[in-house]
Amino acid sequence: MTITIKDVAKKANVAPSTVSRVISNSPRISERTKRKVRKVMDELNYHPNLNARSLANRSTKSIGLVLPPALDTSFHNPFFAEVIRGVTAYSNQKEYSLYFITGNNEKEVEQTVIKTVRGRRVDGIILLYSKENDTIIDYLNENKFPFVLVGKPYHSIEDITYIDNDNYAASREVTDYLIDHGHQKIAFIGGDRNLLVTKNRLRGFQDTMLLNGFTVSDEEIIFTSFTRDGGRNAVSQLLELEELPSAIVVTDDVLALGIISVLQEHTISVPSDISIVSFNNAIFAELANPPLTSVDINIYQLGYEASKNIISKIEEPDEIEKSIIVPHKLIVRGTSVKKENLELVSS
Amino acid sequence: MTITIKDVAKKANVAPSTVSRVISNSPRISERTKRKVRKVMDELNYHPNLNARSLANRSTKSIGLVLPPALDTSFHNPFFAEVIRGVTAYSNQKEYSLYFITGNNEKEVEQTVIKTVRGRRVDGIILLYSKENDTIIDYLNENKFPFVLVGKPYHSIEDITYIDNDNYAASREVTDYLIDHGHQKIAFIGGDRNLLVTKNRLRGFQDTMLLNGFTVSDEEIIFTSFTRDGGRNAVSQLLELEELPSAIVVTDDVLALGIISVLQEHTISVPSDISIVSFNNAIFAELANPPLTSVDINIYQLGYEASKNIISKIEEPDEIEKSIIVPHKLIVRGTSVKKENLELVSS
DNA sequence: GTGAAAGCGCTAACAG
DNA sequence: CTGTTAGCGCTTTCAC
Repeated sequence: MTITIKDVAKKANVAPSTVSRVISNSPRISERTKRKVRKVMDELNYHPNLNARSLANRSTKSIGLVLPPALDTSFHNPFFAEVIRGVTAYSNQKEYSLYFITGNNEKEVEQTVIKTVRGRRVDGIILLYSKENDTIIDYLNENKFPFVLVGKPYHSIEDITYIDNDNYAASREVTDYLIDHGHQKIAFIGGDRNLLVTKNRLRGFQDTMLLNGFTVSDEEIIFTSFTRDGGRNAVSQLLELEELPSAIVVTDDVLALGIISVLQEHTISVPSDISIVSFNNAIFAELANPPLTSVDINIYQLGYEASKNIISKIEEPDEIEKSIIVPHKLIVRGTSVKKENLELVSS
Repeated sequence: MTITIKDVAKKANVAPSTVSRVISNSPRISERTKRKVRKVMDELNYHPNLNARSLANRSTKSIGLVLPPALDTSFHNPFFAEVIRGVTAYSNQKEYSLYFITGNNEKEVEQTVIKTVRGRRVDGIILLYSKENDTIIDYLNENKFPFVLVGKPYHSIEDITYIDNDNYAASREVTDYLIDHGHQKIAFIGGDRNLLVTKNRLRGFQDTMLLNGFTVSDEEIIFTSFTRDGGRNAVSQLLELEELPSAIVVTDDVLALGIISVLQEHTISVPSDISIVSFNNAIFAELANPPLTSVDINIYQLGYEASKNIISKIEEPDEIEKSIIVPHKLIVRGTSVKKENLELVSS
């Protein structure tokens, strides 16, 4: 039923090995026989069995894409769709396939990674998330299995190839921007406090505030989840402050969406009462109401570079791979304005 | 270097075939030897080579997930993340892996599908989108390769297993809801007019309007893209009408987001000037500003059922598979209200 | 430039 | 219940 390399060989009057060489376009085969064999392959509508190939080959031409546990709220972040677009663009071009690795919880994800790696289903791995004490990273490192991380590692920074933005710098820029626009009392709302992104963006914010002589109290730093309830809690914590901030730095657009909506419920309007600047410039940022002022972190490129990196790591294992910092850019839209009643600042 | 089934066999003093049977947990092996072999597998940290397995087996325990071309704007629709969550939930439980199939354009997607199918990398396929004259569906059908479609097929409905909502009924409900709330002049804004979802939702809308004695002119039916410009065009077309509608049925939450935002720019406020009801109840629907009144189509379940269907199709090919209609539910939130100035209707 | 033959790591009759 | 043996479909030395 299934037509194999032998069928092609027979019909083309060559040996199976010759057909194999034609498939991999070996230079040791004459153009003439290549043409002949290819013609037969077409006639027979032959397609190589990739499992057999991988087995003989020890190469799968696929890479594993590790996503956060599907039950995590973060799974829905448009961030992932966009990284995947970037990854796909390059890997498709290089004819690599993508294996989708996730699970309902962290344990499951790890099990799947191990099964996939040891089962030789993939040649390399792209980690689309990392958290503190990530056993997956440890596993891959110990087994010297090729992988790259989108984001920044918590430890062994020197040993891990990662693709990331300079989140600290981006956050400094954002804060500077707000300060330049007359804001002095600024709050910070972040997602999961254990994520390095959150930490770095917070640090950039705090440092910049301090450098400009503004203080930030603990109550003005809030961590919350990506739900409406999360937004609600964050806002009510904000409302308890004796003086409302005139601006908020929010670490993610989805978060910002929730915050804005809840603020509006309290008839606090954005940006006239409070300015908001968020991060990621998600696809809906410009569709939001008002459109979000957000830091474009080039998610697509993050994915593209990750793909490029892992593939070159697979194909040239000896080359030393450098981690990559992808540039960012603040996109000013409708959620941020100058604070007019502070003329002294514009001096 | 790599440790194989033979190593395990030798160390456990059994034949390789016995080890193989232990791996697949064959009932023909005694508990005692199973324990013995498993112990050795642990000691040696053995993991089966899945390619070898698939080759000998003619089964991969993986299924291919076909996404729309990555360059399509629809790729970003949160819809996909949520279906995938549903698919993952079931397939993980059944220990199936997911192969990610997409490309930069339709041609590429099709090529990848063929390569993956003929390369025997997957046992079945879940199509996450379909369009008119879809050659992928034809290919799979002709080759009798197991697949299910999330959505509704354009032709050969009888021959294709699909998982879908009753979009026509849902749309009728939505329109009825608006009419019940006093709206008489209602517009319709849809995404890609070639998609069957769009068509069915439009049909439900039109039929309901007609049945209630309201007319819908062509200018009140608009098709647009998922971008801010799309929203802008749609709104400006709306503004050209001599009389503004008091409500709009929008086929997708993302679209609704854009429309609302552009309306606001024109100081037309939602819902006080115009009510909006959209579809899908995307994850951000409740985070939006105002929160979206939207039809919950149970995206997660759509994915879950698709996964269940394809896996049972793979494992019991003779069973006849029935297509599944997943129920929907209108979730009323902040974008829709009663039109007060029409007392006559409430009689 | 091409062929013959061994083998990748596993499973599946068939025997016993 | 377990072992022997012959592949699964491809690649890769090693010859010639």
